[in-house]
Amino acid sequence: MISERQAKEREFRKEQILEGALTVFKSKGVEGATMDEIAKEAGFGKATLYYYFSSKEEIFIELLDRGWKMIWESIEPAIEDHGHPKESFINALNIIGGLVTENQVLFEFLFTAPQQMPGTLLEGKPAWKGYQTRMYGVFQGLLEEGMGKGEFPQMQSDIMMRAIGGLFHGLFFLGHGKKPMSRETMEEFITIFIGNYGTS
Amino acid sequence: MISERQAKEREFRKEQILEGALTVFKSKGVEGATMDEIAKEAGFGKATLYYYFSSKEEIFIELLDRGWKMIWESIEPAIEDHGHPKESFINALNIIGGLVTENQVLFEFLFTAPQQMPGTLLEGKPAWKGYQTRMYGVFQGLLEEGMGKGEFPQMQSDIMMRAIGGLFHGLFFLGHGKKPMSRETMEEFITIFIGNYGTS
DNA sequence: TTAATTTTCGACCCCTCATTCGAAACGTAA
DNA sequence: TTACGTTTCGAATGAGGGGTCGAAAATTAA
Repeated sequence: MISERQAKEREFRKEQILEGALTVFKSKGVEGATMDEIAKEAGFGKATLYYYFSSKEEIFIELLDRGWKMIWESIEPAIEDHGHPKESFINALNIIGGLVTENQVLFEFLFTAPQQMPGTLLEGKPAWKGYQTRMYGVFQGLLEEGMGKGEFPQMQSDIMMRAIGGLFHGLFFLGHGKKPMSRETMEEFITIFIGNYGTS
Repeated sequence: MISERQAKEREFRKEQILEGALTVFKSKGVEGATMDEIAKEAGFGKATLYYYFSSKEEIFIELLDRGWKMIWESIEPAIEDHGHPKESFINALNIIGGLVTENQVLFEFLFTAPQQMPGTLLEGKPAWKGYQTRMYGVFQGLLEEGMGKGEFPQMQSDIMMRAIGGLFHGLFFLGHGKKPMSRETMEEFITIFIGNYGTS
């Protein structure tokens, strides 16, 4: 029988471990991170990690699952269709920008780790992939809808997506990230780039 | 004594190996790539790789060195100071875009592999790092010079660099890269983004 | 053809991990 | 205090993979 409190403590310890893993992943890379190091960083013995997670891979996956779920749940309310796709689009970007600013390390991990991982990890169509797909779908939808209304420049929406995705990534993650990107600055850039279609 | 022809064959074999390594790096990631697999891909026995390279790391480094050297030598002639920084800037980007289009896999490796690598590999200040630094320096210089002349929007040049770097990266490497980016399209994007300062 | 040089590679060494085991420590409820 | 579930971890296991060795195969030189 597991009491309410016990369950919470368990959850808390899992978070400790995930946090430690993130730290080590960042400094040593996902492959380079060892369970020993993650354990030390989290303040547990190595074997204990296996009491909470079944494998190193599961830790990795869970980090992504929780992160992408957070992203999705944060933007979902902002993308209700109220007929102003450009506004929704920028709102959503702002929300993500806010999250990123609050937790650079986690989000850099969320946005870049998937690439480096061998295809093996995509076997079971993990939950995070679903959120990611949904998110990109929404953005592309808003883009297309907005183009239809003349709120965005007319171009292939997928190319536009790549451009905006890259721009966003560049602003937040390139360079040494000394200066965190402010919401204002980001908005300025996106606006410059998207232009003032349908607004001015 | 090594004859001229022998030297060329040796060089050719080194290239075969580097090519194989690149292929495996792409599909399995740098850490995930095994020497056995690289050897098989290149058509040699594993031990033979060690006849041409002293370690897996050396293969990695040499791939970067050669690649960045190529990039640098390609853009160098285009950035002679002839007083039109914006033009030089776009020319250089176009040149790199051309290279990337011709060899997606190699350039994606050149632009992304360095991040994933543990800091250990940066010990001896490898040659490629020098080229990379020089390149970014030139771009930032052109940007600053161009801002001085009002050819670019006025902003902190390092942030602008991040934005343009990200944009470039997004256009060429994000998504499934089904459709290669045409020079025209890239130029269009950069122009949209940079605006028509000083040109119109 | 024979000797010297250059290439090639199978088999082996060895060390670094991920993962497992079994036993201890802790908590809790009676 | 005892019994039972939960949590912890040191030590052992085993596989994988980077790197080495020594001998054979090619190639070149004489």
